[in-house]
Amino acid sequence: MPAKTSVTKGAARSAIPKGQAALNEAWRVMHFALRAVIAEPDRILATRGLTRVHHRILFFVAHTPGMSVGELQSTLDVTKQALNAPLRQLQVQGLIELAKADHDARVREIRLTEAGAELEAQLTGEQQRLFADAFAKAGAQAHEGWRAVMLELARKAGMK
Amino acid sequence: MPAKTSVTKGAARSAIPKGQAALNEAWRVMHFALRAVIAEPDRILATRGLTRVHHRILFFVAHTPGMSVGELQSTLDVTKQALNAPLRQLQVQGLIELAKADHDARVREIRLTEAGAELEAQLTGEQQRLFADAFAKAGAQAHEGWRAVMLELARKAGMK
DNA sequence: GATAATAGGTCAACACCATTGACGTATTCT
DNA sequence: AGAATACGTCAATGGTGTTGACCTATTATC
Repeated sequence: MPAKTSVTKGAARSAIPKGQAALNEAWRVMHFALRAVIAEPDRILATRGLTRVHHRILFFVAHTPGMSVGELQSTLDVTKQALNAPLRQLQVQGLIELAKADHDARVREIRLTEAGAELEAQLTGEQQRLFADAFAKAGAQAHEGWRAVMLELARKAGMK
Repeated sequence: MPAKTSVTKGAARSAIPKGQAALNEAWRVMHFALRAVIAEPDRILATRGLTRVHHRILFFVAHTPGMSVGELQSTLDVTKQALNAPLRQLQVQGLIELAKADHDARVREIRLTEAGAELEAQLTGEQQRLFADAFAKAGAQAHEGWRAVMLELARKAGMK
């Protein structure tokens, strides 16, 4: 780690080594990029009184229809109490439905209704549009590079 | 009571168009990448009883020494009440210091102490190491591509 | 068939953190 | 002198998460 020496008036100055400027920018840019991708979906969700939790539920259920409540719970890593409220809200709004599983009547399988699938597609679509746009403007080669870097990072978080 | 007619297998299935697989992956990967970058700093912070808010404060103050409380407040987009507690905690721990500005005694300029600068460097350093590593493994060209895509996305969030 | 285990729902208490609103103080501007 | 500014602080509130306990169905086990 670089020396942090230059200190004026007993306090630190912005002594960011020059070679690391790019690395610094990386973090900054990633923040803004994330915000860009999240902004629209959040806005749409808000108009229905929903939040990011609901989005996560819709997202996972969309990709794994018939998921049980317990599976969803461990996937999202929250308690069943925390899951209960948003789950019911989604149900009331007719976006998901819970049905007893054939193999085990204790288990309740979650599925998106058509309205739910539609909303999920809208949310996901917004994000995809942003990505597609960015990829298109940056070029295929940049897309490849982006992917390579991201996969490197993601691997460290134990991406499955 | 879940009385809705169960959706036939056609209604809500994981019917993600194939061409959009890459776009779907993009979002997933970005999540994991973010988690990877945040994990270590969070761990370090936690050992001192600090959270992400404190990190954000340290980060911005490190890059803009002498920042006023008001500036920091609008930068982080939180209320002064929300800022007050973490700010004082950092001060008590000797990581930042507040001093009256020369030009205006009402304003309190925030600066990192050496200990604060050290911690900030440690946190930032962890992240930079991850980025540097990912960039190195993916190659310079990939780095360029990554940057191009991210800037495209970030621009939409109104990055300065 | 009695009993234990499992999937899920719900109530209650609590904690964290951010928000709004109101008020107080020092300082600067007019 | 009076208004505006920068900041601090108390109080009430809301959202959202947690743990813990208890309850119902349903399945598995002996």
